[in-house]
Amino acid sequence: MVVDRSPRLDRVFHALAHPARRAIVRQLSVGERTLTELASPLKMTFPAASKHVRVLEAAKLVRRRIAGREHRCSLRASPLKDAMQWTEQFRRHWEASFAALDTLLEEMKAQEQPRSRRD
Amino acid sequence: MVVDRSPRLDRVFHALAHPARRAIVRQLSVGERTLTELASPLKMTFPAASKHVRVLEAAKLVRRRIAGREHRCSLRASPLKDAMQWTEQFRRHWEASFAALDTLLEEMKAQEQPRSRRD
DNA sequence: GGTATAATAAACCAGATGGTTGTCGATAGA
DNA sequence: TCTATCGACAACCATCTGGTTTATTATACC
Repeated sequence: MVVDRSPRLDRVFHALAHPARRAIVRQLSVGERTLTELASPLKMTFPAASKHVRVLEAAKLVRRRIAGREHRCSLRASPLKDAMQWTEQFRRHWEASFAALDTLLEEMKAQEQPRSRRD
Repeated sequence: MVVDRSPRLDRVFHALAHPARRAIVRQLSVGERTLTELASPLKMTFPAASKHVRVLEAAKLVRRRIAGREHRCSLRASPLKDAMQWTEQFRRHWEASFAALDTLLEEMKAQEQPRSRRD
């Protein structure tokens, strides 16, 4: 169990590793969007944006519903939950480091008082 | 502000998108490790593992302290916090979908009762 | 000094990624 | 029906990724 063989997480983290794809996710968090709507704010051609949506689909972050000639996309957030749960298992680490920083700041504060009297 | 220009998040999510690198993070969550210790459980050559550690360093997820001939690596969790906070902004979406599933299950349950009497 | 060990560096490779342009099919609307 | 629009698809390209092998540097130990 040393290595984390989890292609689901691979795909989700990879999907989130590109600013355009994160932008798409945020757009979809507001509500359903067609491909052209998703593509228009991105500084790239339509086919490029379309590829990004496919990457998000592969990560199961986006569902596509074809309605006539337009493809309506919506967010599927559960893979985000998986990603968050993975990172959350290290919560105590960043909390610990902030606690350490707090302690340091406390100590600096405590030393500042006597030093200002000494000086 | 349409596109998410955040190279920090790019690097963090990209760093987490590979099973070997997630395995390294988990190893470091237990405590400090040298490069050879990090590489040994991975099914790849040492230089390959070393490259993965560099990717993690670029994402500021790993700090390296050189001690004689060995490089001691430790976890810097704060970028994980950033990644988690980004995903967390969509929490209500997956909670909503689970709420919807709950509702669905409730409805199915409610319909099951009369149907089992009908059958 | 001589040898084993920790790690880097460089060269190389196959395949993935991220983008483009151009062509095509299907649907909506005049 | 004709035209505009939404989108897929394919080809192409440069660059990045993830891995290898080989050689090299620097430290530790006998």
